[in-house]
Amino acid sequence: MSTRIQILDAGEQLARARGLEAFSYADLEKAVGIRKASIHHHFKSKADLALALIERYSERFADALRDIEDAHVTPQERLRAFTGLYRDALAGGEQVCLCVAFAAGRESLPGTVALATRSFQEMALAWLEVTFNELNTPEFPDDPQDEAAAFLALLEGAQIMARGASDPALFDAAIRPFIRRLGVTGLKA
Amino acid sequence: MSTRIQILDAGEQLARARGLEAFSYADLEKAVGIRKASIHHHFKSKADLALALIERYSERFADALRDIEDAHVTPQERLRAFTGLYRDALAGGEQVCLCVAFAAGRESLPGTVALATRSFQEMALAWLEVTFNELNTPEFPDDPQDEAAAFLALLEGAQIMARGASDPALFDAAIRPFIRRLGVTGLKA
DNA sequence: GTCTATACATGGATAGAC
DNA sequence: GTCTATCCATGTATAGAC
Repeated sequence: MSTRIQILDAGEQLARARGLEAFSYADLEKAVGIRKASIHHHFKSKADLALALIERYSERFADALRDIEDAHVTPQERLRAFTGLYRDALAGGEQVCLCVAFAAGRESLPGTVALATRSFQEMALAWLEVTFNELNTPEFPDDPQDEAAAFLALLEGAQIMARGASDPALFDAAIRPFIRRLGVTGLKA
Repeated sequence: MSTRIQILDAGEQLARARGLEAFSYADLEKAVGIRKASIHHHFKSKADLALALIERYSERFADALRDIEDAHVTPQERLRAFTGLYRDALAGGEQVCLCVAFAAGRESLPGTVALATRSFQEMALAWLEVTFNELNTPEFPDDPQDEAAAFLALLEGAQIMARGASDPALFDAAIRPFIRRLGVTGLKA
């Protein structure tokens, strides 16, 4: 695995567990095992690193959405799989989605990073809107745009809650009513 | 207004807009108009300040919940009012709830602050659980504990989403389906 | 690509005068 | 309670050798 990727991996883990401002090149030095100056060789500034982090995260997320589309046909199944992405991102209650970590401290983000974070969110919302649009059932009667926003908010908030208590069970509890509503719908369809 | 309170106000605003690690005593110095050393006189360490912030926030929140109970009788009205607390805390899309800001970077919090943040969340969940328990309607058939977790996650996530885009309209969109479900219920009751 | 060395600013924090 | 002055660690970043 290339050094560059090792740095990205360590940076992502730290950003998602602590927040972008709460880790330093010294932390990366320890995590990766090379000197700070070498980290700077790969990422000239911390803003560059942050941008690379959210861009890689976006690409991977887009891939994951394509995988969901390939593996699942019904909107119910796709939404359940989407939930799984956020559940996995919790990492046992020790991390949140990078987008959540960045959005929380938005005012301290470099401009390009703030924009990329916003794009990530828009990608997620757009995908969900399409999916809720296909889910034409009485349990979700609202504007698909609103249902998409409500669902993404639920998942992001469930991560924050679980993170606050370092307890993934809170994520599961928060998601349960939605999953049940979805399940009932699935049986009807 | 006492200096101590001015410091708390400035610190809360900065923590909720940027995150705890992303502001310094120098920022407070500018905001309050006294020297760093004077800030240290009021709050010996940044951990002390952070703890004071979340404790004051908790007290105010408990007061707000009591006010809601005084002003509203039905669980529907109380939940709508609760939503208003989180909508107001958005501050035009430029801030999130202090609990959300702290929870997001949990690993970098002093131990006492992490505990107090968790307590805040538990207070909110307990109050919501009681309220959902009273709301005995077909639209919310799940365990009140799960409904409470789902609702708090929705509100916290809606804040994060709105913050990510600096756009309170995203909060409103995310909340709309819940409000509608609640409204229909209210008419039936 | 990685290192040592270093620059330079900032961060949290303290001493002691007023 | 506030100030000036200062300490020392840390943070980001660069120069230049290997």
